Amino acid sequence: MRFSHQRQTIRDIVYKTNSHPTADWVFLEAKKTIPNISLGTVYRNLKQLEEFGDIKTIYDGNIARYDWNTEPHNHLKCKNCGDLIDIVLSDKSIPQKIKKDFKFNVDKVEMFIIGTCKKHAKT
Amino acid sequence: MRFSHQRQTIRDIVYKTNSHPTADWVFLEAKKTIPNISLGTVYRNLKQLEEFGDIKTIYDGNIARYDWNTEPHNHLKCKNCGDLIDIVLSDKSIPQKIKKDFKFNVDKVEMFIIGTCKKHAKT
DNA sequence: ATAATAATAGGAATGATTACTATTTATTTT
DNA sequence: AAAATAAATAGTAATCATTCCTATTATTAT
Repeated sequence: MRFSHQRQTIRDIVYKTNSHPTADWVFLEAKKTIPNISLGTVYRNLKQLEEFGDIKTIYDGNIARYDWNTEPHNHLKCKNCGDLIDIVLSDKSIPQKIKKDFKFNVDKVEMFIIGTCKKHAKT
Repeated sequence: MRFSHQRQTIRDIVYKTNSHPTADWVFLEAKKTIPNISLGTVYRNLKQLEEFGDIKTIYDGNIARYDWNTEPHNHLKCKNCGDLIDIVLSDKSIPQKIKKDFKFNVDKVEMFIIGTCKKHAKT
């Protein structure tokens, strides 16, 4: 993996936000410093950064988002504002229970918790 | 919501499988009895059936799958065969903990557990 | 500095899904 | 039962996210 200005820029953009950006948002940001960067370059690099273990892909419904936080963690999604909030549940009992009950070896637990964040609670 | 042959057929197809089918698979199945059914009809009806509470949509990466089982449950996904296995974890402590720690009201917990099923375990 | 090759820009292609519209079909009214 | 109504359909075009292709450019090793 060579060092390219584009890749460095894309990596920096993902690392500077907590907003779990989409490829398109990263593309728009990258254009601010590299006006003629192409969307394909953004996708290619996001994929490569993920393969390299630098970032993580999360699926929000049917759209990919990218996260600099590669540590195991989960997300709360507010159905009103769409914001994703990082949380760490660190429940090691789930993999154990699943291995025991289903003879299924767990690599990772992807949890999306949908509800209403404190900014949008009715009561 | 009127009764249409197409909708009934689509609903029956989803209800007769445990394979968490995609819209395209439902379309191919539906064509066996309604050869000139259109893909748009399949999508429209799957969406309506979901709104009506008859079926549930689950997102597998960036593809939508449909499930007749509308009860709260989770899925194990084998990274080798891609099969989705239904499980019920029924952990009521997660919503409570999240409400307490983050003042976030939980509607549902969508869990995708990725790993290797017993058919594909190495050891 | 040159050669080798990884990475890029730009655009075409793909795959999933939604939107549009004239026509058909199921239900309601007469 | 026939006519009026409104929902649903088939077929197709359009959209959106993502990937693929290729000639050119940029990075790294010699």
